[in-house]
Amino acid sequence: MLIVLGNNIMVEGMEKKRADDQLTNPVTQRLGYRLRRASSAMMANLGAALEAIGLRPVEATIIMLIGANPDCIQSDIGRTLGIKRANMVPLITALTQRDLVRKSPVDGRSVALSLTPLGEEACARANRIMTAHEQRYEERLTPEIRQALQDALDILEREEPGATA
Amino acid sequence: MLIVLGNNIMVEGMEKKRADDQLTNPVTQRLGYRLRRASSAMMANLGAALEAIGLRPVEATIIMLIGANPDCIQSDIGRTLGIKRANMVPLITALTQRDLVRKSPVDGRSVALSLTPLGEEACARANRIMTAHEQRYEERLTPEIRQALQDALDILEREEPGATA
DNA sequence: TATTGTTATACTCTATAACTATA
DNA sequence: TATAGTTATAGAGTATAACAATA
Repeated sequence: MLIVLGNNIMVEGMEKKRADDQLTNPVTQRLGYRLRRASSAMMANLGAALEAIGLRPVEATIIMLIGANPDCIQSDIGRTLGIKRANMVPLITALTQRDLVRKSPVDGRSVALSLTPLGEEACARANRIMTAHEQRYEERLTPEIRQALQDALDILEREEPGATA
Repeated sequence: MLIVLGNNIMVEGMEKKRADDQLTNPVTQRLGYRLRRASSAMMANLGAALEAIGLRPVEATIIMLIGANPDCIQSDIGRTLGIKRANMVPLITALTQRDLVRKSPVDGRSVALSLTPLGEEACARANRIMTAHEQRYEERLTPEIRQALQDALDILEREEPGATA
């Protein structure tokens, strides 16, 4: 969907002219831009950390979700993670082919998902990696700022403002 | 890159079992997940708001950047926004074809970018839409939380923790 | 009639490699 | 040698439409 990644952030000399090859960036200080940057950076970092167990963030998330909800069905995972039914198919297929997830028919149209022993292992490791990953970020924030950040996200998530300007 | 969108957030009944078709979601409360959700929601909302002027967020951002940096070159924009040279080409091509951006050769290999009159108009409108968009979000935060959010983003952006768990 | 899983498809965003022409 | 712009290409992520089987 989005825009703006960028490694050049102007913090001080944001007046009017540009220095070197840096541009005056009228969006750098915007909340949406900054949220996206922070999110992208964290996600890239998580992706790198998860390479240790050969899983992408989305795969690790699905495995953890199945681990916490044994015999859930594919569609439930999709709804929970905001992934469309059609896009769940190749994801689950890959995980079953790697013997991490098992499918067992429940009623002829739905299929219950559960973790194989290998999947349980991966789930535990993913959990450790994700927890460590989060901690590396959270420990850089003071308790007050961490709390305010959670409060801010609560509020921003709650519902979206009208889409029309 | 990532995961986790999801429209089903469990706030209260997060204990152990699932209600209805909702799943216990072990990642919902993680910072990375929540940042991504907030960012995605804001971006989708901005995209909807910008449809009024027929621009995508990335296009509006580029136009605003050119407006603030007349005669900048394509590569500078790419560096500022974290978009690779190769991916800048079709973006700028589309904007020039729509008569929003003008290219003028400066030294035989670089090309200066500037806004056409139509582009200036689009820039002004994009600026208004983006500003209104930001305000709709920011006005929901108290000054204290807004400040803490900015502080948190300052810290999270600063540099990334080591990628290895 | 609505839901589950599936296939096919398409569009966006991102990334790399390779080429050219310039500096 | 490094940079600017370009082309081609590939991989993710996401979206819709349509279908069969089932509830």
